[in-house]
Amino acid sequence: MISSTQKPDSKPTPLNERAQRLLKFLVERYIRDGQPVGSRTLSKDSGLDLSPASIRNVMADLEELGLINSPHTSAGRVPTALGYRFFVDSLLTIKPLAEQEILSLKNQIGPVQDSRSLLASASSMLSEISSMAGIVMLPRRDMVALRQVEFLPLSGNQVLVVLIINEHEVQNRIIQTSRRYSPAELQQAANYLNQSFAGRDLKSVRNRLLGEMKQTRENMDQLMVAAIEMADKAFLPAEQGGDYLMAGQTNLMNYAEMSNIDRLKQLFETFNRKRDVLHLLDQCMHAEGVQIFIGDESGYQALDECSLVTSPYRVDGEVVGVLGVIGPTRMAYDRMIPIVDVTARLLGAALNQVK
Amino acid sequence: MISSTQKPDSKPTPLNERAQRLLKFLVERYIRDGQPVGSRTLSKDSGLDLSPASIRNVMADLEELGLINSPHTSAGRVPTALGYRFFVDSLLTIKPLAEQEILSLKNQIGPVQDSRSLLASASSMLSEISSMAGIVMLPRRDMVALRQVEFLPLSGNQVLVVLIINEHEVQNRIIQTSRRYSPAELQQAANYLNQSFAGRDLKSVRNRLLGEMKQTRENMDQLMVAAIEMADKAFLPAEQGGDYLMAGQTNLMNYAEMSNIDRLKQLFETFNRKRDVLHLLDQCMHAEGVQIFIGDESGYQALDECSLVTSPYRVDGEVVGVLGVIGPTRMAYDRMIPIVDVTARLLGAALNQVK
DNA sequence: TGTTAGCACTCGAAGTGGTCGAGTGCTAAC
DNA sequence: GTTAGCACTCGACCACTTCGAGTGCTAACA
Repeated sequence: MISSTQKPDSKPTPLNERAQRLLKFLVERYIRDGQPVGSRTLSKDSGLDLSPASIRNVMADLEELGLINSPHTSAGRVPTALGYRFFVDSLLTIKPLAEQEILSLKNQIGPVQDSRSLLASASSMLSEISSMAGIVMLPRRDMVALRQVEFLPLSGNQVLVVLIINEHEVQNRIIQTSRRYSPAELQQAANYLNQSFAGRDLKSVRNRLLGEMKQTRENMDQLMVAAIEMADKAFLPAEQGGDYLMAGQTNLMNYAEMSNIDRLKQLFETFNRKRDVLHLLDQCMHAEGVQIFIGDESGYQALDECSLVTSPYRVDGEVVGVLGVIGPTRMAYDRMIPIVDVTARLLGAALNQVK
Repeated sequence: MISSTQKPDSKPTPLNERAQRLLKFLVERYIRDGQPVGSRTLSKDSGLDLSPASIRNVMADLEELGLINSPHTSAGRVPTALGYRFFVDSLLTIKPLAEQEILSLKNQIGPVQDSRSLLASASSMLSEISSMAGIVMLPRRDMVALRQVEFLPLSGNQVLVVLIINEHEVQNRIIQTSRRYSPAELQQAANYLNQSFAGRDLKSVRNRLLGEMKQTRENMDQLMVAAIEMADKAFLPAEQGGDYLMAGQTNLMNYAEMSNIDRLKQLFETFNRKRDVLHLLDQCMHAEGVQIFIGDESGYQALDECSLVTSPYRVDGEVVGVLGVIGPTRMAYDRMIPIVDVTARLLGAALNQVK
């Protein structure tokens, strides 16, 4: 379910049982309290029955390995990005959601409605439940199935294309044709396309049409020419993979680490410059299940002290988008991972029904 | 050009010339520096040739009137919301924009394109030029002129309505009809509507159809019934006046007064809850020219330390939307007012061309 | 060899007191 | 009506102290 970008298990870790248990407890405690964790706390609460002094020895080792560090002498220790990574990959115990929680998620996503509102409600649900920012990338247009297409003549050589997708979703685009088509011609071309391709996704429609064109170039009739020209232009993939919905950005202001105005500003500016976020989400499209970016693993400066938990969601077994949450690195991964995972499944199922 | 919600001129102000000049200078200086202004500064720089002591007397009067106050003993004075209001209504001298500035604005709005991008670029231009948040309310759908309407049958009794507006803008809605119509019937209804009503705005189309229905209820043919049912549902005004575009919210983080995380959070949450903002903008629709809300005059707690400068913009002489900027109360009103005013005119003109 | 107790040390948080400067209100003199 | 002068207030700033949490290191212990 979780795919990690690095595999610490591939060679035997130099961490013994005890060090791992301590690290696990330290990370969990830091996630809970947000305060650096000292040796005394660990000695008292970790259940390991070791004196603070021994624990300090272990912590010195962990620090040397780059898994934790201290903000200054004589503060406790805090996990580094690497520490979080190790924690998530090897130490984290995920308790699956209770039946009841899943049901509650399901209710929150809401009754079946049009897909756009489903996505919006998934996004704000993620934000609410996590108290962080929820994000849902819209389905790629070229992955969704075509139901119906209509062409309407506009002035000049322009034609308005109306694509009906998943029964209720509608997309428009205006295309420029090489010559003026009569309403009747447009009607015929639409009929042809509807009969031949309803139910297939846009990308494959386009590919197949181009294929046919090559093969039968000689003996095409008027109708085919019109249909192919139209479809060629109309089904071009949307310029930019997709768009995304986001909710709850303001939640991020609640976290102590985020209260630095400058950092916050940088973050919001990243959200506004959708390109970066989209690119990041795009990477997650191809991952199998839940994926986690910790700190600057995302490669974007602005997400430096943030982590991103994502999962692709599917319609008809085909990945069509990605959703997830963005929050401070010290988020409750054990909760977020199943929540994101389940939400992705629920959203997929709901989208399937709309269809 | 500026309409004020209260009219301090209606009864003779108790402020003599000197007090007014001092208040004006104080507000201007505070807007410039963001620091409380003391009696010494006023004495030195106001050009009034008065000693600090005399000035203190005047300031005591102004404070009693509620126009200024001091954050604490022995800080300088700061304008209150009332003070800003008086300043804006009676003291402000607005220098109209230079020809060159107008031209530069015009260029920034950009070449004629589709209306949606025009609005977006107006919004981000306002934000950029003001270093505050720019806001543009989208045109009310029922005010725009209908070019063409098409009906497409969906499954069951559902019909997809495609409205083409201003040549290139397209809007869809799905309506539920009382019975199933054949494609031919739909085609006929659309033809009828297109012939009779192209060029008129949606509201008047709907009104007129309803009128006709009453008059000729007896002798209506099938076609008319279909057309009227369809149009009745299709041209219903959109549920909520419209939507708005906003740019540059993060600019607001730069102002000292706004650096309070809690206040900022409240503000962003207001932006997210579009309803309030829309309601506020809606009020401005009916005003003549530039309108200014200072501090809590807007009636929204969250906009407490913010001011809003707005102006409606017109297409064909008809008000279709509102634009403006949101910033801290101590914004440079003398610059913002002409900028908002001119932008509204330019946007109107640009929209006219698209049409 | 691993564990623990003890000790000196570091560092930030928080509190204290003192000075400085800007600004005020008030009063008396001009 | 205007001004000079004076006592006062208040926040900003600085130096200083105390306190507690936490550390590293070493020596003693099992």
